[in-house]
Amino acid sequence: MPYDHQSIEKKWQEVWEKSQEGRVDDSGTDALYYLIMFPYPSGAGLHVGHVESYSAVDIVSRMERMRGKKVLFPIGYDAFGLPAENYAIKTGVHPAQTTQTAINTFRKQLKSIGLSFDWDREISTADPSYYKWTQWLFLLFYKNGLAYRAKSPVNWCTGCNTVLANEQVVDGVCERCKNEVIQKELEQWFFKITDYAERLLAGLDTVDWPEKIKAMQRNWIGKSVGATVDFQLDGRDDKVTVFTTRPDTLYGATYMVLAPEHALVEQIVTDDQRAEVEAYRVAAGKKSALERTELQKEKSGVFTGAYAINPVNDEKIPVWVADYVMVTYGTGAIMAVPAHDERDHEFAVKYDISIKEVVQAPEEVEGCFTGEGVAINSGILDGLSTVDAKAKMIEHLEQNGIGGAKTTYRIRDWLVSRQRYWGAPIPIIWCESCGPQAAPEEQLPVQLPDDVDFKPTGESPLVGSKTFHEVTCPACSAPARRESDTMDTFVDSSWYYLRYCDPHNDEAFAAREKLDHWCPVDLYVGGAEHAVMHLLYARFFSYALHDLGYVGYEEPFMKLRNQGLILGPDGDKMSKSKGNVVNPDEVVSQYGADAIRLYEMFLGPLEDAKPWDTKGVVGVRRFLEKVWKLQNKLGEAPVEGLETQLHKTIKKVTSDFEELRFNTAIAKLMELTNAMTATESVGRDQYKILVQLLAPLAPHLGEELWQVLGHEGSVFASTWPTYDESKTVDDVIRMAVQVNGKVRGSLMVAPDAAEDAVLTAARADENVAKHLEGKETVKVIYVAGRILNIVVK
RNA sequence: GGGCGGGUGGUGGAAUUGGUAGACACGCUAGCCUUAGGAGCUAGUGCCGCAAGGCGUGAGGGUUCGAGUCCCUCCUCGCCCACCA
Repeated sequence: MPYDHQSIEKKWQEVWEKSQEGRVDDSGTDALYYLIMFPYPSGAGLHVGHVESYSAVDIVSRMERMRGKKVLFPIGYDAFGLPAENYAIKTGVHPAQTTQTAINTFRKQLKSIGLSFDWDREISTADPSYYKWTQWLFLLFYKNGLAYRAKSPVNWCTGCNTVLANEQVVDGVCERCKNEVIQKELEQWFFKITDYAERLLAGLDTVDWPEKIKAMQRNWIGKSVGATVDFQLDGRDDKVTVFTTRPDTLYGATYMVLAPEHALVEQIVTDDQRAEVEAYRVAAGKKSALERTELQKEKSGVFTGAYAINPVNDEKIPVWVADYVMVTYGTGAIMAVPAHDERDHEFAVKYDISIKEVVQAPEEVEGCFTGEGVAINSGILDGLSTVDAKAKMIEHLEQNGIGGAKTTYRIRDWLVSRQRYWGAPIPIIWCESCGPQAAPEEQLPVQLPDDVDFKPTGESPLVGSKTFHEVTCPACSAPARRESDTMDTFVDSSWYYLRYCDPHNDEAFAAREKLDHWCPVDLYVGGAEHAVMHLLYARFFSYALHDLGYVGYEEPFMKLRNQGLILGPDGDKMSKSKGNVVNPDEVVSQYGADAIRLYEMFLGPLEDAKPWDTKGVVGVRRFLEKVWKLQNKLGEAPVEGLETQLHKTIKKVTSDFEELRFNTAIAKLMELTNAMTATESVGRDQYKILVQLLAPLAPHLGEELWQVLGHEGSVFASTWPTYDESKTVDDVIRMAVQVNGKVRGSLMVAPDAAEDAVLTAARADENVAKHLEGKETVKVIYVAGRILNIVVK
């Protein structure tokens, strides 16, 4: 009988559908929570990248179930978002409809590759029964001071016509549509993620995540330890406060810089400098974030005409305006120490400002010295090391009431409101007399209305709905209006893994037990592109929910792994425009679901980027056929010659699966299969073990062969094979014999053979003897089971 | 400029963590079988060489009986962040 993947795969998918194979209940103590980053249900359908990460987690889920664990492995859809809304603007098709169609396609495709999700827990963030809880969480944060409204300069995407979070602006353009992002002063909703900066930083040390992702988060949080210093303005009452990480260099501050947007600029600028400063500010304001970073090579600035007093030496120093100082970081003003800061140095040289050395470098250095040394020309600090000088200066600042220790973070509060339609409405009611009011809980979910015009105007499409705003103020009962903005879709995805724990419960956060039963997530697999958005936001949610008593842990994802990109056959990133996108459906129908799973796992390490090669699919397909054919030569007795290899394979496959090293596990299974193909017959029980080891990788074939072997029920209900350590050791091994480190022969010996015996045998080897002839043996290195090296001269 | 990760056959990649480099697979070559569809089987396949042998993990040094693996110096590629005071 030939290996007919189409009928086999169809057959078992129907069986699994009926048996609800991935379904798991909330009882027991052996709970594992394995999670993949849920997909955005794009109209393009499933991508080979999805297949990669989902297969990986499916494999370990299946193995752990066979090892007796209850594994929660759920699936859902990150269904709100701009693509569906943009499509609606173009075609008039409602986003709900587009999204539903896409979800249906996804579901069908996911089922076609044999993923053992718990379909009973399937969720969609665009479903009112889901976003009801997104809104409930917003209100929870609002009532606890973690959600607030504030006017501030915000990022406005000129393409999407909405504000964006800092995390969604990349190089001055929108992360999604690549259009220019400009600054606008607007009142918006924020989440107070900055309250958690320190804990989000410290928590990274407690999780098993790729170092790269941790580094990106640390960098994004951007902790700087230093001090603030107040500079009195010369001849005025006000002062300028600066932040510095080098308070030890205060004696070397020879000028100050304010960001162009700094509020004090207008007040301190002198009349004869006013025109020039104004022109500079206007020019700076026109620059997009992109231009400002592009122009970083050449610094520019304008003198304000004002002077400040250096508080430690009473020197009068000029105050400048320059756009190399950011209004959003620190205090928006700096003290410039050109001798010990490269940017200040460049600026001072260009504008001929004095440079005063205050740190003695430990050794001769070229250019400007920014390292640590000994304080000089620094009054009370002279002779102190940089570390001691910092401490002493902070003490001095505090004693004199002109500053003190200060830690700043680069991370900003998370701007969560969006002027778009296809998202969860923010459950706030605006009353003319009472201001913003939390929508009463019984009104949740605040449903998205259908009577809207999707066309973006800069205002939320919800503004124009007639039905949506028919509400009264919860406080005074006067007619009121609903908030028209919706939430950033990253709010939806910040808590979805909690919803899986209890998807049918309408009291989702009432009982903590179910959440704590499964959470935190034991293994989370997804793309690295979420390093500073989803993964940071979700951690913030988890910490906040912990503090509010809703969950019993802080970190939500204990172990994280990023799958590498699958590149096109040309080695480039797959993209529609390049025409190098591989459609998994075609591979599934031609070679089978088991083949595509196995192929993607065999390509290389999960975390590496790997080019797709359709020819390679043929290779794994041949392997599956070989396994299939073995059923024709089963014998009852185990074949002695296969036993050691069998136990070695169990050991290797088990540990490789645990470490997500599927490529080498598959190679081992191929070796075993090749060995079985070469023997006269294969023991039935030996074949059974091969089938069990292969089953998580190729579940359809696994089930089919399990049935062929005469077993009732699913192979995944069977017990994962165990190995006998003593049987993983070969009786004899081929040991290399070296003379002066070069291999000159090899011997078949027992792994624990005595040195004398091996040495004697080695000397008897013709080629070895040839290289020993006439030489004096200086030393013999013998490592049992490894190597014999005879050193001669 | 900073951070992280790489550089091994024609290709994707292995290497018991200091012990025979190239497992497994693709591709390729020859033959067989069928007879032309990217099917199957057997053998071969790191490089140079008829061979003996020599050379080989980005380059160069070092440690060691022994280095892809450890230590210096350098080259190079990828990703992320970047005027962050």
